[in-house]
Amino acid sequence: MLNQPQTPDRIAELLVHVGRMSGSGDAGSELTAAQWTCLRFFARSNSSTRTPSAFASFHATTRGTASQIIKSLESRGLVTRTRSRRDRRSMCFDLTARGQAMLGQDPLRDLIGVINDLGTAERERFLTTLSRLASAVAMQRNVPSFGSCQDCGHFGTSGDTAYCACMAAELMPEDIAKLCASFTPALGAPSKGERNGAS
Amino acid sequence: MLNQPQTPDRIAELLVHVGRMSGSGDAGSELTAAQWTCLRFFARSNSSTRTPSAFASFHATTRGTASQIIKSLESRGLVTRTRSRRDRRSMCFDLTARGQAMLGQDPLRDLIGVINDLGTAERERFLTTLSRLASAVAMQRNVPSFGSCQDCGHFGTSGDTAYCACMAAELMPEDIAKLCASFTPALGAPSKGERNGAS
DNA sequence: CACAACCAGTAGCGATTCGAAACCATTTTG
DNA sequence: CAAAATGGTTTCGAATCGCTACTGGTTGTG
Repeated sequence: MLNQPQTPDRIAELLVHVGRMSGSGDAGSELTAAQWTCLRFFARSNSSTRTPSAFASFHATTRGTASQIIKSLESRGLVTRTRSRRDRRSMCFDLTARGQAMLGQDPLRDLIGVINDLGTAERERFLTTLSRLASAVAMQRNVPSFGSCQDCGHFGTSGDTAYCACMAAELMPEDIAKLCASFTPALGAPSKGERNGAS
Repeated sequence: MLNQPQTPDRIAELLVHVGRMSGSGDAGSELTAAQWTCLRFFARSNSSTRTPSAFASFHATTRGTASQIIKSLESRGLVTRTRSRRDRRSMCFDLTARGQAMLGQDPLRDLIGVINDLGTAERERFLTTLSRLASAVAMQRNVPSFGSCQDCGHFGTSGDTAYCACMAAELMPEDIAKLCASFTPALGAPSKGERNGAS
């Protein structure tokens, strides 16, 4: 194959294209791209991150817009809101049964299926490169990069229980794999399994 | 290294996220995501593909919406329209000097720079996997996959001149590397979806 | 040539969305 | 307690997108 100088352009363009195609179902879908993203975000985030502010920074939009998107999900009965006891201003959203069911029709499932058909090695390499791109772009844009607690610099274990240094609280077992708003990549970049390649 | 069953989910989500972040500048940008995509599309496509219909199918939207997006670019003096001589209904759009200059502020440049910093081998592997995903998703969604003439099944060379079988015309030298709407992949499973690409 | 079917593109309408600014409630700070 | 800061919501205006209907050029059939 030819290795043209404009290859990076093509790769970037292709990446945006694939993301756009997969993110929103063919307009016959029930939800908007933004609504799907929000639903997924709440499904994958720990309890202290399922808030309008966190989603706003994740989605690179305003808190007002985030509030509207969430409101639309709420009016469809896909999420429920509860006030936080610790901070009465804060809201925490949880997926309802309908919300969970709706995830089954996520237009992203097409892409997920295709990714699943890749070989394990290829998939791992792809993830490595992709996450590198993600954090690099996030740094350039000066937006926080979201990640799971287990890869976070604040993460630690003492005996049997996991805890988060920035929340100063123990982590629920089901939360350690979820997204966290206060994620900061551990220094040295090769987070867990000693990813290949220098950073 | 953890290999969680939900890894494909994360990869897909991350891909959409990177694409969304990179596709549109941080809302302080001059253009919207769709407009940037259109401008890039016209900059990368051959003359017979810089039409509203082609962009509509590329962007997976209606011709009406595509026409509006193009109109907004036109009103900003970024593209100019000319009627095709061969088919008086068809419009061909070209980037103006301002349009070319605007490409210099493409928000995608951040991502392009990051991709450029990857090693050659990693970049090649990434492109391979990404284009595989792209064509697989395009097939599932039943949308035509765009590609450059040099990789197209209609492409041929006779001596010095390049030739496109579906347009039944010689290709301009600068067009053989550009996107073409009637692209059909030469390898793999060509006749799977087999849309009405024959023309 | 007449006619119908088809295709490329556009215009108008309505719904939705997004961003900016103003506004309330709660927490923190001095 | 007063003042500043933070989390969320609301309102308004601009822009976008999809749908439907429409104009005008092209092609096929007798």
